[in-house]
Amino acid sequence: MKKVTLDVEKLELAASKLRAMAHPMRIAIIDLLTDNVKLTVTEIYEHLNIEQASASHHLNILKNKGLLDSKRNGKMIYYSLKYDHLTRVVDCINRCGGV
Amino acid sequence: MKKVTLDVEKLELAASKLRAMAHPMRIAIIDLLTDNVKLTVTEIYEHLNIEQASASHHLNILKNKGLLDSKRNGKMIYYSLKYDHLTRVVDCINRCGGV
DNA sequence: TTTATATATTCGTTTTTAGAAATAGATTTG
DNA sequence: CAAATCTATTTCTAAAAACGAATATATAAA
Repeated sequence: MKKVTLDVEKLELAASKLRAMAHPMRIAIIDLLTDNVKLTVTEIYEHLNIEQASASHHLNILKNKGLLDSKRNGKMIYYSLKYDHLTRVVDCINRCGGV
Repeated sequence: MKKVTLDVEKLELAASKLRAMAHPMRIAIIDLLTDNVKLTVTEIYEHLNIEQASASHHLNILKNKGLLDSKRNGKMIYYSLKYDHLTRVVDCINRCGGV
């Protein structure tokens, strides 16, 4: 087996996205946005029963890694999944039985 | 939109698996095990050019979360992916463009 | 039983990340 | 412009994860 030169940048990028997703509440947000094309911050935090600041924080993390899109409409901001793949990532992970 | 009761345990479980994967070297390990059904620790750390202890550490994290299988054969231990899904998780993440 | 090889674990240090609380900014309406 | 609403940011503390170095365990062979 040959010693491959790792594409460190690509690995780091993938890792940073997984890290962004690797949080219960952020997975819940992705699930929510899988079922609802776009939602406002208020809809999200009310639905998940968390603080507004907390929702905003998690949404920001996901958006910074390029996993979510956001679009302002008046005083509201709509968030949505940037890639449908995300739904599949969560599905695949959920299919990997218990610990 | 109704206020759903979150399945916290399920979310935590998924998050912990994603967290286990959310590291460049561990993604590299998964990639490696995608291309080679099973490999020993030595093969892995030589291939990835990292310390033995480091490889062992990362392998342990992945195994603890139930993502890898291991099987001793003499003084060697073979590691392998427990689920093919993992390959797809990495693929999906890689398809989510740059940052 | 000693030695060599393969793998795992522990320890101390440094970075990251989470979480809560408070506050700030932006937009619409009166 | 002032008030109300919606969203973002800052700050602080605590917890978690990464990393390197050293060491320990297990199996096989001499």
